[in-house]
Amino acid sequence: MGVTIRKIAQDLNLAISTVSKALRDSHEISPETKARVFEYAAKMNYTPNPYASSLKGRKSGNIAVVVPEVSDTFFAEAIDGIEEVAQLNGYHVMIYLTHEDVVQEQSIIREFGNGRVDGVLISIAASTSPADHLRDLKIPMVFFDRVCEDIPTTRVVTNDYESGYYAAKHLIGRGCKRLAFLSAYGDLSIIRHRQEGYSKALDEYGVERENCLTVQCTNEENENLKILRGLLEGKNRPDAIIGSVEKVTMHAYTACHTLNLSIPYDVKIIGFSHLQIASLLNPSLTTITQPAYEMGKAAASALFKALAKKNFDLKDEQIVIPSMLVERTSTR
Amino acid sequence: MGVTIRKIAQDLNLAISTVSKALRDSHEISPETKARVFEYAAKMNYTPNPYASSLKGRKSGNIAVVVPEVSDTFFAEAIDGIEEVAQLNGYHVMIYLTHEDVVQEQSIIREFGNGRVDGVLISIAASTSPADHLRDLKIPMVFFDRVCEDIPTTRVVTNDYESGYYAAKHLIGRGCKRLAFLSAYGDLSIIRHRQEGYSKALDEYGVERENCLTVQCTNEENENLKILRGLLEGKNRPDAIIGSVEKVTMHAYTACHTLNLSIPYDVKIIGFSHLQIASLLNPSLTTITQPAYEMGKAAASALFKALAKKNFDLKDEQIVIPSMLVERTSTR
DNA sequence: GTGAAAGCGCTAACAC
DNA sequence: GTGTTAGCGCTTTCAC
Repeated sequence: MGVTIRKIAQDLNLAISTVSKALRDSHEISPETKARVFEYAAKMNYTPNPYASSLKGRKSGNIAVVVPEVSDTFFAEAIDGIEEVAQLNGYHVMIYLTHEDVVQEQSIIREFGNGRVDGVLISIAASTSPADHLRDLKIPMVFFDRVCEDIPTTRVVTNDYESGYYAAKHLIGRGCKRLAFLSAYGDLSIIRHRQEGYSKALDEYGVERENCLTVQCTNEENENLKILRGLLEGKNRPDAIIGSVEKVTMHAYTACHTLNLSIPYDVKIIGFSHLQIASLLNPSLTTITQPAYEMGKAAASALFKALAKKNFDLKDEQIVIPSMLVERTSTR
Repeated sequence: MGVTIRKIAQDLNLAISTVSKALRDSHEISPETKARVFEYAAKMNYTPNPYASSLKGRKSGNIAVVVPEVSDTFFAEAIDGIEEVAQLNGYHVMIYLTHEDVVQEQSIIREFGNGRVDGVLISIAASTSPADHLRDLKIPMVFFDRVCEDIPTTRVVTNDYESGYYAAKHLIGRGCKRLAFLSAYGDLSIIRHRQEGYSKALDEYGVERENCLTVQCTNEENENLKILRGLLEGKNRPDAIIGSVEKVTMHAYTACHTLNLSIPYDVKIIGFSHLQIASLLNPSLTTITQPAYEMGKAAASALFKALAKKNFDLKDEQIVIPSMLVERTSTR
């Protein structure tokens, strides 16, 4: 094993407790002793075993980040933000991937009562099942992006309703009359909000509702391509598509390419997406860009603030960080 | 705190050790007692505190993954593979980002002697400094992709030399005569190998060396765009570019777009990249695609195999998983 | 100002 | 088959 406090004590001819106190800069230890201990500890490259301390009621110094996947630019950027704040606060980050599977999410969460982590940041799996496994978690938890609205804790989100509204408004302003909203796999509140905003815009601008539709997509690329080809090959093909998540937006691109449909002439496309390279796509994609990095930072900050308090209290509040509509060629 | 083994013992009127043994399915415990314990533990949603066990010389069950960044499709996919293998082996994954900063990498690694993690998977930061901080690590470590060749441990890589060779060969076969190899920030062995392969192809196919060049890029987008504009605006502009990493390849795209240079007519581009959406770029990008997911899995598997042994021995070997050249429009 | 000792949750000898 | 005990590395009373 590594070098322990006991070894330092022996080598320096001190009591274990003296060394412990010296290292924590206790006022009851003489400056000389402290200096001796610090110096020797540094020389031996000593770092305390975090888990030994964690046993004495103190914390493990680890937090868990639970996300559907990491190969998604949104989550990757969010993790970036989380990691940065964590390092600043001396915390370590554990990653858990659910792959959109609630069963896996449950079994991951269920383990969080045992002290491995002090707190949880989570973006839930898309699914219709109840969230009981989240409700009786014994450690502080902060939601980001994909939240559970009926659990009283801090939730960091973006302005999904407004974003859906602006996306539709943008397309309507471009002359589109037959809009299609591509919903995502599962039943996420954020997707619902985006869709509600979209509906609101349709009504407000008097777009014929029977010419517009909502398409329920899946988590499977081939499945989605089939659905989209059906949508785009039929007559009354939509003249605009709103992709509610990055993945289905990319599928819409692929489908258009396959069918030789021109974006934006045949179909205009706007996507909720965090793609850095949206501007390099063919054609460049108009996006609703979520502040992934900032959301990650905000969520982590809220969690660490709670962990710093003795009661771990987390306000039941929603922190909203707005998205940005970035206009590019796909809706020109 | 959560429910402990002691509470179960009290409630069931058993000794702590009896409960402990029962939970580990020891043969010295009667079936009835085991059943009672299992049932009650399940009912109480008991999971053992991993760190209490870790103190008894056993392991924390955590591994560290140290990468430059997570917002890079290669690393994201690799993490995906790592996480999958980790879950199968009952291990938990901690993420550390170095942001290409060796100093940060050092301070991260230095902490790994204290028992927080049992092993390390690392893809090193691009940098010219020595790797002493990696050499005296006390726990098993496996390199993947960006390896340190002079440290005797398992290294999972792709066939960089051959890939560089094939990339150049592909461009030469397309009639290119003035090739530019965009090197990446720092001094990584994998980039050197790619470049050596590229040079080999130039020689083998008798391409005029004075018409070809290697451009040292940075980690800064604006810096790179300046460099690339210089390269592309001069006379004797290259007719082909090899991007040695995803980032600089994207910068080359941006530079060409800015200068209104047509890809592939004015310049053909091939990139080492793991972009899922390479086919949706403008134009679709010919890539050397690294098996990120498989490399992550292989690295994790090697580590867990070592952790399963009592001596943690890791063979000093190189595991090579080949890349694939996927031809698309950018080199047509 | 320093040290001895108890205890965090758990495992593993070693009794009985 | 079950219980007692010591101890992992550390913090924290409480003595001296």
